Amino acid sequence: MNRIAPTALYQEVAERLRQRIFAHELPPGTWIDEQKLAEQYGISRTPLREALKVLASEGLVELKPRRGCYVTEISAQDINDIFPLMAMLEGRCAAEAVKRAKRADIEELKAIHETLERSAQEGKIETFFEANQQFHQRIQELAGNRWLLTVIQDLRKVLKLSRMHSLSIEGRLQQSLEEHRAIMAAIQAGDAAQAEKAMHDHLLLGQEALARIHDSPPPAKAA
Amino acid sequence: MNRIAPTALYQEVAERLRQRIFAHELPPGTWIDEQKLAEQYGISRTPLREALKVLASEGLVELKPRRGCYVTEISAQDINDIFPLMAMLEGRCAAEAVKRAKRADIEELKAIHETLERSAQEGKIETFFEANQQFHQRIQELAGNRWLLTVIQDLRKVLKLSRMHSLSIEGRLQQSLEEHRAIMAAIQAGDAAQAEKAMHDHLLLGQEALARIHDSPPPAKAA
DNA sequence: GCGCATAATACTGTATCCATAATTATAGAA
DNA sequence: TTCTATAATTATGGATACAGTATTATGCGC
Repeated sequence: MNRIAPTALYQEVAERLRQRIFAHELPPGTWIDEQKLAEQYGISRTPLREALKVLASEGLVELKPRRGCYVTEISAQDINDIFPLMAMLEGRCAAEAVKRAKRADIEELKAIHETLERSAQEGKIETFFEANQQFHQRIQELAGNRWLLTVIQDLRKVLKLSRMHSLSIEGRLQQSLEEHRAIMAAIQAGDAAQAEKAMHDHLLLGQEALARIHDSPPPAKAA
Repeated sequence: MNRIAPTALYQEVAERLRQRIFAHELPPGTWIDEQKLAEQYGISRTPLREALKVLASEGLVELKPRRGCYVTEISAQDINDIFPLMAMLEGRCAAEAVKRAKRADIEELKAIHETLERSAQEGKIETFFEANQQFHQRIQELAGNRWLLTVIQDLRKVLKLSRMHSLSIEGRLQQSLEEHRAIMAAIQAGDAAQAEKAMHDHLLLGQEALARIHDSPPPAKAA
C-alpha cells in the first residue's frame, strides 16, 4: 500500500543507471548490453529500453540505431563549451537569489557555508562535496526560476560524465573555499552584481584548474 | 536500400507528435490515448511509448504514473521564466557569433536579413517567419557552442507549446524589424557587446508584446 | 432520492516472442 | 598466408499478450 512513490519501473532503472554512469562503473564508451542488464536487474527488456531512451534525451548515452547503446564520451571541447555556459547561468542564479532571498534564506545559506568551512578544515572531503553541492543548489532554488534550474541540472549531468569534475575541486580545496567566501560575502551584503561576478569566476576558475589537471595527469600521487 | 536515415521508428513517431503538439492539433492538457494513436499510425504501442518517454524528457508531455500521458500545460510563470533566460542565452550567442564570424558568414546573415526586410515589405508573413527563424538559428550556429545551441533549442520547444509565441511577432512586425536591423548593424560593425545587448533586448521586447496580447485577448480582429 | 460500496471495464505497465539486420567466424580461393 | 565471401550467431527493434490498478457505472442501503 505504498501510496507515495508510484514511480514507474523505467524511472527506477533510469536512476540506477545514472548512478552507475556517474560513478564511472559504466565508463564513457561502454556498450550497454540490454539482455545482461535486464537479467541482472531481474526485469524484462521493455522497461530497460524505455529507461535508455530517457538517458539518451539527457545526453548520458547515445543510441545508435541497430547498433545498440553506448555511454556518451564527452570531449575536451564539450567541457570548454559547457563551463562558460554554466558560469553564466549560475552567475545569473546568484544575482537573482540575492534579489529574492529572505533573511531566513541567507541564514540557511550561511549555515551550509559554515559546514563547508568546517569540513574543509577537518579534511572531510565527502562532507565538503556534499555541502558544496547543497550550497550551489540552494542558490539555484532561491533564484526562483524553474527553467533556469532545469537547464543547469541538465548540463551538470553531462559534466558528471567526466570524472575530472570532482578532481577540479579536490585539487584546489583552499582556493575553492576562498571563492565561496567571496560569494557568501556578496550575498550577505545584498550585492547582486558582485554575487553574480563571484559565482561566475568561481566556475571559470574551476574549469582552469581542470584544464591544468588534464595537462599533467596524476595531480598528487606518484608522478 | 535506404543507406542514410536509419532512423528508428520511435524517433519518427516522436517527431510527428512534436509537430502535432506545436500545431496545437494536440492542445495542452490533452490526454494522449496510446491505443488509439498506435492504431492510427498503424504501429504497436511499444515504439509509441518510447517516443512519449523522449517527449517527456523534452518537457512537451507529462507522464503521470498509472494515469497516462498529457500534453504539458505551460503557465504564464513559465513564459516569464523562460524569456529572460532566452534573452541571456541568445544575447551570448550574438556576442560569440560576432567574435567568430568570418566575412562570408556575415554576408550570409545579411542575405537572410534582406529576405526578412523584403518579406515584411511585401506582407509575406510565412516567409518572414521562416527568415526570422533562420536568422536566429544561424547566429546560434555561428557562436560555435554545441551546448549553448542545444539548451536554446530545448527551451524554444517548450515556448512553442504556447500558441502566443508566433503572435508576439505578428503583432509588431515593424518593431521586430527595427530590432533586427539593430542586431545586424552591430554584427556588421563587429561590436560584440552591442550585438549582445540588441539581441537581448529583442527577446525581452518580444516577451513584453506577448504580455500585452495576453491582457487584451483579440489583438487585431473584432474586439 | 442521495450516497457509498462493489463490480466491471478500460488503460497503463511489464513480459515474452518474433523478425530483421549486423557482426563475427569459418571456409575457400588467390 | 591473407583476403574475401558466405553462413551462422547474436542483439536490436517491433508486436502481441497478460497482469494489475484506476476509474466509472450500477446497484443497494440508508
